[in-house]
Amino acid sequence: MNDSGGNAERKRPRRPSQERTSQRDPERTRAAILEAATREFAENGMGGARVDAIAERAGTNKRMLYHYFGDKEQLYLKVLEEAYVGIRTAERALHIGDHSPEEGIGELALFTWRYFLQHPEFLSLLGTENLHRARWLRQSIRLKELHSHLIGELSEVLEQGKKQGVFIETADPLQVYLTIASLGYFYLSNQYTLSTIFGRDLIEPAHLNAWERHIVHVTLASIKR
Amino acid sequence: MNDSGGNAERKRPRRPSQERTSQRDPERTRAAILEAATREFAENGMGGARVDAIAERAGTNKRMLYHYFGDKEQLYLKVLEEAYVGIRTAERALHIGDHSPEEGIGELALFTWRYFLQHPEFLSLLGTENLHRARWLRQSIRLKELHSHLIGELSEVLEQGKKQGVFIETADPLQVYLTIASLGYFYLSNQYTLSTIFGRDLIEPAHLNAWERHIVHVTLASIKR
DNA sequence: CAAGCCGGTAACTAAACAGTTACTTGATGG
DNA sequence: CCATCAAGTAACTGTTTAGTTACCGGCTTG
Repeated sequence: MNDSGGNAERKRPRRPSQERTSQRDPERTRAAILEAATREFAENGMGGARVDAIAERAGTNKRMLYHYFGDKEQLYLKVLEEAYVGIRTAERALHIGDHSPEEGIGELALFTWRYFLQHPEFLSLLGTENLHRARWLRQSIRLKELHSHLIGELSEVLEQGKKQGVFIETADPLQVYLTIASLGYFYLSNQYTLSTIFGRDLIEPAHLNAWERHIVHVTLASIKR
Repeated sequence: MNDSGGNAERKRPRRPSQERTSQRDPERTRAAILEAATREFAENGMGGARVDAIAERAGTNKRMLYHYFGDKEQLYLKVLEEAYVGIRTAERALHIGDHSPEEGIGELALFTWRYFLQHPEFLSLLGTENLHRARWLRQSIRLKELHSHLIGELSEVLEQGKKQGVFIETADPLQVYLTIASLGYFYLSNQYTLSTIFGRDLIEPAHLNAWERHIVHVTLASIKR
C-alpha cells in the first residue's frame, strides 16, 4: 500500500523522447480506452457498461476517458462508428465483381459469415444499438455514405447475373444482403439461447461449418433461376 | 402532498367481496407486475431496466414486486419463461402436419414471421438474454422440453416431403427452423440500424409484405428438390 | 369480536454510479 | 532554468439504484 518511500521505479531515468515506451502517450491511451470500451459495451450493453470498468480495463482512469471522449454516450458512439468502419473497410477489399456472379455472391456470403464469427463484439454492439432504436447511430453524420458502396457493388453483380440468365429477375440487392446477414447474425448472436433450448451446441466446429455451407446454399438457391 | 385530511376516497365504502373491483387483488397485482416488467425489460434490457419503473408501470410499488417475485433477476427469468411459453403455445395450435409438406413449411414460416412482428418484446428479450449468454435461461428447468414438440412436428413434415420427393434428402429440421427464425428475427430486431444505414424504412407495410413473401420463398427454395 | 394474516404504502439505507475537481508529473520552448 | 501546458492521478460529490423496514387497514376465522 505505502510505496511513497524511496521506490527506485517511481522516478524513472530520462529517456530520449523519440522512444514510445514512456508512460505519457496520448495515442496509446486513447486507443486503449477505445478498445476497452468496445469490450465493455459489447459485454454489458449501454445500460450495463461501467465507466469505471472501462478505465480500469484500459489501464488508466476516468479523468482521461472524459478528457478524450467527452462522456459515456460519445464514447459509445465512437465505438459503434469504429465497428462499422471495420466491417465496411474489410468488405471493400473483397471485390466481388472480379468473379462470376454466382461466385461473387458466394464470396460475399462467406466473408460476412466469417467476419461475424471473428467479431462477436460487432454483433453485440448492433444488438445494443437496436435495443435503443438506433438512438446514437442516428446522430452519426459520417456514417451515411459508408454503406452505399456495398449495395452498389452487390447491385452490379446481380445485374450481371441477370444478363447471363443465372439469376432471377426479381433479385434485389438489399434483400440479398439482408438474407446473408440474417442467417449469420441470428445463428451467432442467439447461439446461447438456441443451444440451451434445443440442446445442441451450435458453436461446435462441425455445426459451424455446416451452417457456413448452409448460408451459401440458401443465398444462392433463393436467387438462382 | 398532504392528503391526510378528510379525503372522502381514503376510506372507501364496503363492497361485497365477490366483486373484483377491490384494490386488493393479488392475481391482478401479480399479472400487472409481470406485464409491466415485460415491457420494461424489453425496452431497456436487464442492465437498463429499473425496478422502480416496473412498480410504477404496474400501478403498485416495489414491496409487492419483491413479495411476489423475490428479486429483479427472478422476475426477469419469469418474464422470459412466459415469453417462450407464449410462442410455443401458439405454435402448437398450428398443426403444420395437416397440410401438404410444402404448405406446412410455408405455414410455419408465415406464423413465425407474424408472431415476431406482433411481439417485438419477445425479440428484445431474446436479444437481452443472449447478451448475457443465456445466464438466466440456463437456470430454468421447466423450459427444456417445451421446445422439443416443434422440432418433432417439423421433422415429420420434412420426412413426408422427402418420401414424396418434393424435398431434398439433406433437409434438417433444426436448420430449417433456424433459417425461418433468422430471416424474421434479423429483419425486425435490427430494423433501426438497418433503416438508418441503408436509408430505407424497413417497417413500411409494402416492405414488410415483400419480406414476408421473401421468407417463404427462401425457406422453400432452400429445401425443394 | 378480536387476533392475526395478507395485500398494500411510503420512507429509508447502503452501495454503485457518472461525472468533477484539485492536484501532480513531466516534456518543451524561450 | 523557469514558465507553461498537456498527460495523468486520486479523492470527492450528488444522484440513482436495488433492496429493506416500519407501518397501515381490511378481510377471514375461531
